[in-house]
Amino acid sequence: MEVRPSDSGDALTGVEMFAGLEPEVRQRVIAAAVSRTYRKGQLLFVENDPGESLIVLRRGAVAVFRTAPTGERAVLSVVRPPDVLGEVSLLDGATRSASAEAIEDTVALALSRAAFLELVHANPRILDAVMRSLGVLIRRLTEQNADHVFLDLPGRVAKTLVRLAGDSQAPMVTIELNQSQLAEMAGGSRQSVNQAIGSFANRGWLRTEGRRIVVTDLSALRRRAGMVDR
Amino acid sequence: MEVRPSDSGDALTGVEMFAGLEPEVRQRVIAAAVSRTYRKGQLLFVENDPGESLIVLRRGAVAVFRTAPTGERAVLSVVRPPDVLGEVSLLDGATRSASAEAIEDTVALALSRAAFLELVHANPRILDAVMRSLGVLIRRLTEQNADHVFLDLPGRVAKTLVRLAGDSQAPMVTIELNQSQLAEMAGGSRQSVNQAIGSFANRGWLRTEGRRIVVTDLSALRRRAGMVDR
DNA sequence: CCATTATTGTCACGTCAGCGACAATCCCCG
DNA sequence: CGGGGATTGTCGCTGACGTGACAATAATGG
Repeated sequence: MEVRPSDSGDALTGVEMFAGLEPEVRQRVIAAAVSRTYRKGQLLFVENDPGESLIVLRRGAVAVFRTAPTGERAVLSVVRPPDVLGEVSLLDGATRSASAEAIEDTVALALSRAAFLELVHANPRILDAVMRSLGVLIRRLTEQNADHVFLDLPGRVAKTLVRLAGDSQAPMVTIELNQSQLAEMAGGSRQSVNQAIGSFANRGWLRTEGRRIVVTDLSALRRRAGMVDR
Repeated sequence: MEVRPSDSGDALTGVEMFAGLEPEVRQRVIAAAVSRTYRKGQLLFVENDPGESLIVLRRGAVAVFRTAPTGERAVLSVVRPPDVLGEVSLLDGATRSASAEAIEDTVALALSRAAFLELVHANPRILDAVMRSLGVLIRRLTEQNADHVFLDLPGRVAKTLVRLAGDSQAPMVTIELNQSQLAEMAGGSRQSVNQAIGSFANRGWLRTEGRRIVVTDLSALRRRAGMVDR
């Protein structure tokens, strides 16, 4: 039942941006890319870096965040395979709008902007996927913005958990982040996040197992986050 | 000294997205577009609408916002000529991610997605501008997200004023929004925004003239907003 | 398997900012 | 030139949440 993104097919299996391409084109993509590994805690890039590449995750997890002058962090998203990050720099070749750090040991393919542009030139259909990916990104950012205005902290925590659970249909989803990371995502203090999670647990929406959280009632969390539940 | 975006040249003068196109191409753009007028208070589109067009502002001003179930608003940006809005729907043809309301009497050109795609097909260079525009949008959304986490309300008010002042180099900039609108942009209550503005006025950073605000020390506001001042 | 470090859980306290209420102004329109 | 609705300016009260501090528990590596 577990998803293992890269245990069959080529390195791009499941990567939406390169879905629907002919095998030989995919091979060219892979040939043009460079494999990179990062230890947990290592930075992939930091804000205002030149931003020269698209990164395709194959294994691990990466936190995308912005840093305040004080060192405080605001985590925008946690990205896992088979997703990509750094798409924004493909647009305009401008500098990174956020930093990225591996929160687990991570393996990724890096595709330089130049290689990507060449690829697009030969295969314009890739642009559709880029566009779709950017659309999703913009929608998410827009929504998160509103969330910071409309939702109280427990609401944002609930929403964060829902987002982390992804589109999983399973009745139980395990969240592999500690409370500090959760706090940086929800935009609150670690202590308050702890409170929120405690109250969710009391209501039976989730269970804490040591340092991990097992969500058992995603619908309830969705409602608490002000999302219309289907 | 005043900027009058559309009193010389054609309707696209100053519109970055169509800058650098040959006059005849610009004429075709204009021919493919439909002129629309909106009264103050009128909606251009609402969240989850099909999202069929790009809107090029020629006169007036439009607020882009999201609405909470309670009716509360979070204003993401105020757009004025010669800027455009609705670019996101061009990407993927998906529904609107926010609503838009004319906050002044407004005149705009609406370019259907179909017409736009055709135009891009004939003139791929337009894509660069779209990309750049999306890059700017994503950067702004990312930054605003962090702002809601890092800045207190006065800080967000200061930042809102700085953003509204735009890239104007003038020593004085007039802001034409009322405090309620400002509050919806900064993500705070009208009363608290009033307080913040009062304190800025005391410090000599701005002056209130009836219902408008005249910013006199943009640098100070920038610093208060945690922006590195040059 | 134990020692050490990371993480979680819970206080008490202070403060920021929302809310309701109201007076003082402003400004638009008849 | 008046109203009268809209907007601004100011209260006091209250609650949510950040902060620092600490104990309890869990994870990790020699």
